Amino acid sequence: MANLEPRYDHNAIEGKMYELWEKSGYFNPDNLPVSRVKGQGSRRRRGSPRVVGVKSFTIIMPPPNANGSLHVGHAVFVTLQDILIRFWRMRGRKTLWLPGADHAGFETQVVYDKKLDKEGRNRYQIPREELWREIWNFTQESKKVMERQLRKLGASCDWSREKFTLDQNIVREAQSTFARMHEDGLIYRGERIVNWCPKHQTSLSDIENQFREQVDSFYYLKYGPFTIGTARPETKFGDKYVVMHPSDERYKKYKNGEKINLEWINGPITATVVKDKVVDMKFGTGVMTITPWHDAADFEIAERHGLQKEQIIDFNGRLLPIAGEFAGMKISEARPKIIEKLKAKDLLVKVDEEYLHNVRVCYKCGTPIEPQIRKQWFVRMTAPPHAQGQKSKVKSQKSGKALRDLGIEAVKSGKIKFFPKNAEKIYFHWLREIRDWNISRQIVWGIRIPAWFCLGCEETKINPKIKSRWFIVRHGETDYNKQNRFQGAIDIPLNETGIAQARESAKKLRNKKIDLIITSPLIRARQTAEIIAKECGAEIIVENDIRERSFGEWDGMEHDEVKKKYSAESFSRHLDPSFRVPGGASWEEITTRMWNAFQKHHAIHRHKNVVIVGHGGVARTLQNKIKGIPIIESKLAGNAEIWELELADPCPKCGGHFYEQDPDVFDTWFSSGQWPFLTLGFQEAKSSSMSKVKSQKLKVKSDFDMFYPTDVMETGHDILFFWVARMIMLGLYRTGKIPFKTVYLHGLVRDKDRQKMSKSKGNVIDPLGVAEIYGTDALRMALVVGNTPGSDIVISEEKIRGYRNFATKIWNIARFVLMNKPESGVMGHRSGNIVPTTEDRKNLKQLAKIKFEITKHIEKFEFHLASEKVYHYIWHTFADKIIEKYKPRLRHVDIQESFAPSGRQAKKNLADQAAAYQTLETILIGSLKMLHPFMPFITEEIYGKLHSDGLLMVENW
RNA sequence: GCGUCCUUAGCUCAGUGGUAGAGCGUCACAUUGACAUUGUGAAGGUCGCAGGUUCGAUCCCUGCAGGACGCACCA
Repeated sequence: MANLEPRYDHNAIEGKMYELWEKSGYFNPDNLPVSRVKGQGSRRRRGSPRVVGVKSFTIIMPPPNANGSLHVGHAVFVTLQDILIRFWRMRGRKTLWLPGADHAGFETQVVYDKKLDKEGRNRYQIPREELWREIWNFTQESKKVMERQLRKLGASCDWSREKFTLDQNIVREAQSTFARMHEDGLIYRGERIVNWCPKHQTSLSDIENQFREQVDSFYYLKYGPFTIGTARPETKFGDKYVVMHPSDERYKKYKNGEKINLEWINGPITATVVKDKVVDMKFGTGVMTITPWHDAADFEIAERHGLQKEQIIDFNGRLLPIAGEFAGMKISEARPKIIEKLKAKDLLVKVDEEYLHNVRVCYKCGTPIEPQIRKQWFVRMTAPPHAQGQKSKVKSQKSGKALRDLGIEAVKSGKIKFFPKNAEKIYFHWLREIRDWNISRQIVWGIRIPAWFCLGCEETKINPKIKSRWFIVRHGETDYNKQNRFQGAIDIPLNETGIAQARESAKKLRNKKIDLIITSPLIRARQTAEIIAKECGAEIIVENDIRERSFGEWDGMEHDEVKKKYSAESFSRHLDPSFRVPGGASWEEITTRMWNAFQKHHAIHRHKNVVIVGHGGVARTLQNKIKGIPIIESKLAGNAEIWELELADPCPKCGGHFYEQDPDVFDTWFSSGQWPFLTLGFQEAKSSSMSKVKSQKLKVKSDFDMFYPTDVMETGHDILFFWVARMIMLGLYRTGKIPFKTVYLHGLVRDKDRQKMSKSKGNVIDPLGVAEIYGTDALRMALVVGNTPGSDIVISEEKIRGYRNFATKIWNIARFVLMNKPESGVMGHRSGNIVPTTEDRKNLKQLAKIKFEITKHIEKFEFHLASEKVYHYIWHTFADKIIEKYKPRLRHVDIQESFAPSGRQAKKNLADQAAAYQTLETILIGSLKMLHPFMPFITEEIYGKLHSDGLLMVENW
């Protein structure tokens, strides 16, 4: 039995210890012994028999965002969850803690945008696939860092089951939830008002906004016979409805629908009176004009009354042509100028400069949200589909209940319990007021929405079977391109840039399993085709009918030359469908020629992946024919630019084969909201017996059966709505079962002055840094003692240091006990013959009582009480009282030497010494067990010194 | 506006229907001990204010004051 080193060196122990645990395989519930019977194997020495197996205990780890390193908030969840996991593992449950990482769509996009910004780049310049790849690599790196950090914090999670939100099967299943919900009418695509962040160029959900209180000017404007109030004069250009409460006596004489001619910012308009009871008669003048495109409330009024909606501000936050002379200006620039003009026109009645109101801002960058109307996907939260007058196709949901009601009932019925309990009230309050959830995000980083639109008629198909892909590629650059010359029928080869461009495109097409390349006969196209063919190994067909349009006399001329020689006017007509340059062809003729050729090949090669190498004219023609875009509005493809078309079964509405996928991605929370069942490999029960047999063979299937519903969802209260509520609703919707039985919410970590931690304040505690200095065990204790559910956690370096001292204390207790172990010979001849004294029995009884209390505390999620109790017992009872009291008994040997008692007395002393030691060792082991979930490293290390062949981690609690 | 919570020692926070606890800090003494420190002890609180219920309230109820947070379409 080795004695302990004089000091506990956490840095020397922790890494090795984690490795030992991980190697043992016990993080994986499948490796936990099914029954650990006394005496079985050398590992077990003490403890009672027990049977493990049927009952599981599961926590799905809230997946940290794979875009940075862990902060102290992560350390909180690791500590609390690891306490539960280690506790229940020791109590014999089949315990699974499933780790993961979140791609964190928008958040990561924001982080990456900042990185790009530093490098002088921005995401709008980078092709989608390239940007995706970059961010992918970035998140994979972050993920590795994060995994290392979780290990450092002692997380005893099952790495063999680790998941990433972008794992293929996770993505597939998340998308299939979307498909099911769409079928069930719980997801719809609508032209609705959304929260648009002009900086991030994406819409956001209602909870991804914050309200910022600010003082602005509030303007009273003369609007015909009325005075209206507004804080946003720049939106007022299109206001042609004036709204008032139907029972407002002041405006009794105006009838609903009445037209009034009046002078407005940019001239005379006709306004229509609308009566609606949302108007607050007490606010301002009780009359308002509305801007349905840029205000959610106004939008709803417009919907109710069937009013027109007009966009005033573009997606970059600049005024549109409707603003007349102000068009193109940013809001901040335009506002004072508009006011000036209103003043000049005598339309400004008065200004209240002290108007205090709440402005909705982007929660990431603080930019004011600009409500905009966009066609997006929404999750229907409230009414079941049939109540919306939509044909119900509900199959999977027996109940057909609204998601919101599923969420409310699960908690109301007590199936899901919250700690702290009052979180339930907050949860209900939010759900009662919930609105439909916009899940479309206009960013690259995320799970692509599995919706395709028919290019012919915009018909939507969810998850269609894409049978093949066609890639329309323009040739690379020629000298004529560079010189801005019409090239038409003139046969010019690629220049060096053109060759490089063609190679770039070829690289992108390399992995697309290209079967066939069809090219125009002109040399610039053929060269491009050959470069692609070399890379993709596909056969080339030359198709004469997709050669470029001839511009007749213009061919070979520079654009400016044409303008000079003919006229700017005729030059500008070169996109008119019927216009023809003498000796050339019109767009109409070209379109027919190319489309016929295209259709001919389509009929034959539809099921192949095809590259069509042509000219600007091909791209224009196909945009016109496939998407219905007039030639004049069609976009000229760049040199060697690729346009991807996806081919599926013919559209039931228009017969078209061509589809394009929605470019948007899901709100991250749509996929993380499915996390519990996605990570456990949920698969819908298939009706055919074939697939049943198949799925039974899959380990993932049994994971779902074994571990779902999970036991505890432990996370921060700040994501109650973002995450917890969505998991409950989506879990119930998809699996018919609650995703977890208990929700435990922890608070925000603050410094010792109750300040929020932030980098700018410089009060951030780096969990890994302090773990390095004081040990992970000390950090964990500091995070759990005094941490009541739901309320904020106060932590300071002093507190952590205090628990480092505690670790030292335990180490010394163990050192002391081991130091006093009687020599093996003495013990040996006495073993089995030790008679505990009354004092021993009293102390052991007390240990049992404390252990009972701690068990109850953990079961009731009272970690702050359990940890404090174990701390006090070990330090102030075991060390200060019991050990002090036992010292004389352990020193009988010394007494024997100095006073040479009789043989009988010596024997009696030795027996008492052995009993004293035995008691202390029992209390020590009991203490180590109780403390293990909180301070796993030091307890395991000491336990190892006592029992070199067993792991405390799987000892019987 | 709606909702949730908090107010207890100098600081940060636990806690209980029966005249209050911890950590840190302060003070005194002891200790080189198993202890890169620790032990023993002390000082320090009409448990936000005012009512009510109760034999008894810091705890339950009502009101008020202050604070924190969440939600929200007042133009």
